[in-house]
Amino acid sequence: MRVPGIVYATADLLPQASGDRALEQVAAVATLPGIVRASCAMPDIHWGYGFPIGGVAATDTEAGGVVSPGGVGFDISCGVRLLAADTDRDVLAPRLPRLMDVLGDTVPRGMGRGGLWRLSGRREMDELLAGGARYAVERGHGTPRDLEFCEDRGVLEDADPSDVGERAAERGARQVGSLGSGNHFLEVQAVERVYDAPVAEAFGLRPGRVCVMIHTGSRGLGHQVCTDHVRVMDRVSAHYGIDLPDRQLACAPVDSPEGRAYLRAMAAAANYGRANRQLLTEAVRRAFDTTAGAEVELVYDISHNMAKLETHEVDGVPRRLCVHRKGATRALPAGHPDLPEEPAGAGQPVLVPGTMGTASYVLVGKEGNDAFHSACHGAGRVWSRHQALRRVRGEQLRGDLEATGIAIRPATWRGLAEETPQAYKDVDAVVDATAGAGLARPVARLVPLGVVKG
DNA sequence: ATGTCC
Repeated sequence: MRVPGIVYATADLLPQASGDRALEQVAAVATLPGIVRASCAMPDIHWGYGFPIGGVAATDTEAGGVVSPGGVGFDISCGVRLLAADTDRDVLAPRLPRLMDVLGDTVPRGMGRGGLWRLSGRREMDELLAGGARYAVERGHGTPRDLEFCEDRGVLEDADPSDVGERAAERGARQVGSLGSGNHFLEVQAVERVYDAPVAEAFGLRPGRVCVMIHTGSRGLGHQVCTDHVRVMDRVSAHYGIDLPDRQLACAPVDSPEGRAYLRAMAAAANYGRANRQLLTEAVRRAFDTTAGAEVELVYDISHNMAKLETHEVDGVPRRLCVHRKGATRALPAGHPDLPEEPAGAGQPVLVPGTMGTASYVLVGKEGNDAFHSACHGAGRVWSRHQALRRVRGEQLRGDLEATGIAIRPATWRGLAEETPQAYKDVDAVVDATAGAGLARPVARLVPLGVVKG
């Protein structure tokens, strides 16, 4: 190990399940060339491909530091968008079943299944990969205001579609505006509790307000980009003298042709992810308009699977770093220069989705975060999908959740069972640990009213 | 996460 490993967690939140090798992964990441300060992990840490999910690793780009696709994850720019409707839960209540039916009928989800926007060909795909959510808005899918509250204002300018392979583009062509499967969802929620009134007000969150949380990423396109670039890096890393304890950490120097190509393709996939969430926003608007006569505005959109070139002080000296966040959310404090989309000068919103039937949180970035301005991204799995399927039946789970007043519109019974809340850590404990470690400050707690499940 | 193996 070149640096220590730091896991921000209580004992209860540490990986304990047999077969969860996430802590070994924290140690393996600490061997990467150019890594600085520490190999970090958030309280929702669990086992992932190469890097742990919940992992944060920063490498010094001017000291041979590497970039690794495994440090971003297969679902590039997987993230969360929070919307707020101009209605309260008590007002919406009589119309909620119909709203859920319309959302269930119009939100594409599950494996394959198509998307809301069928692109005309590679030329239009390249426009979308270069323009992200901004391109979607230019084509009429949303309003310019949406972009003001989207991380990077909806587009990473250093994306290059020519680094995205043909197969990735083909897989993505029919999936713009779709949820996917696994832990992805679209949830109607209500603000249940506010912890920080001034910041909550700046974010537009008042008790009782109806919100919609969208959790999805870059679908088959991001998956194929990751696959393609892992293969390249697996081939070349030895040529750069890089010795790895695990092939899944395949990487190349940030300042190498392969490293730069990955970052350009990753940015293009990230733009696809933001456009995807933008299209789903429009479906939500149509559903709220027709069933409740309510309007919907964007609170914030942020990804938790990304690598970013950022400046941080290391041993008192500002360094240009490649910060990998995999299942970890950037959490910048108020007034940070990398935050052009900051709502009302309050700091970066950190959107933390829980699981079906449990709460979700909005936190905010703060000063004094020594994990490269990062926070948790969700609850974190404790049961494998296989374990969940052995113990839970989807039909039973839906009945249980509906009995507690939460409407469920599943894609498949199997997918629902895999996502049982019991398969996850307690999101309230994860957020407590995140706040206790000084990584972010709680702003509001949201509770589910209805779930459209991927 | 993922046309759950080209």
